[in-house]
Amino acid sequence: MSQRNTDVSQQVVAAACPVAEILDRVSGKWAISIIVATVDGPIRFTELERSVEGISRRMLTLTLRNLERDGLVTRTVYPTVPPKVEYSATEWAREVYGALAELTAWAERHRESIASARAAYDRAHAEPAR
Amino acid sequence: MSQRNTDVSQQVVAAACPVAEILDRVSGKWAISIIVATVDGPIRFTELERSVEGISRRMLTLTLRNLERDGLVTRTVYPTVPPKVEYSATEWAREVYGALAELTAWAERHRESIASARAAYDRAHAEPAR
DNA sequence: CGGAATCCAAGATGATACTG
DNA sequence: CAGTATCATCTTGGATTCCG
Repeated sequence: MSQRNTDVSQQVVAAACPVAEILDRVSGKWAISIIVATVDGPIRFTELERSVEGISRRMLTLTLRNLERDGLVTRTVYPTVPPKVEYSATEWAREVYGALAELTAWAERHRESIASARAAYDRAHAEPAR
Repeated sequence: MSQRNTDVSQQVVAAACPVAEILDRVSGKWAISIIVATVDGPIRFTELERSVEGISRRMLTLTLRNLERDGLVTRTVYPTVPPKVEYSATEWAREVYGALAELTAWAERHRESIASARAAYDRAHAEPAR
C-alpha cells in the first residue's frame, strides 16, 4: 500500500515469513539447548533435565512436545519397568542447527561489540535522576 | 556432569549461548518485520506502522527501542514541525539478516514438509474424543 | 521414570486515550 | 507526527502434586 512496498521489499517480506516460523520454533527459551543436547545421540528424559541447566520439568515436556510436533526430535518409548524414553534430534534439527551456524559465528564475533553498544545506549538514556 | 557432556558437546553448548542472545533480540513477534522494513532505506514512524501489518503503536515503539538499543536500527530526529523521525537498519542488522538467509532458504525448502509433519502429529495425537 | 494436571506469577501484547 | 500512559488480556514459565 505504501509506496515503499515495492516488488522487491514485498519479496523480502514474503521470504521473511518462513524464517519467522522457524524462529518461533527454535527461539523458545529452551528449544536450542534441547536440540543441542539431543544432537549427539539419544538421551533420556531425566538426563535432559540435568543437561539443560535450569529448565523445569514442565517446560522440558512442553518444549519436547513442540519439537516433536515440528519433527525436530523423535521420541522413543521403551515399555520397560521403570519406563524409559529417549529423545534424539532428527535430520531436520541438524540442518536447522547447521543453518544457525553462520548466525552463531556472527554472534561470537560481535558479542562484545553488541554488549558495549547496549551499555552505551543505556548510559545515554539513563534516568537523569539528578 | 553427565557422561554425555563431553568436551565436544560442551563446546557446542557454549557456542549456542550467543545465538540464543541474538535470537532473543530478533525473535520477538515484530523484530524481523521491522528490520526488513528498514533495510532498504530510512522510513518514518507512521510508514512503519502501516508497513508492519498488524502491529500496535505501542509494540512498534517498544521493539524499535530495543532494536536501537542493540544497535540494529538507528533513530534520526528532525526537529521540524510536525516532527519527523526516521529509522533505518544498521550494518549489523544487515549482517544478521544475511546470516538468517540460510535459515530462510531452509525454511522455504521445507515449509510444506514441516506443515505436513505437524499435521500428521496433530492427527496422531488428536482427541480420541470418541 | 516420565510425565500430566493444576495453580500462580511475570511478561508480552493489544486497545485506547492523551500530549508536545 | 511521533510518541507516552494506562489498563485489560493473553501467553509463558515455574512450582507443586499426583499417577501409571
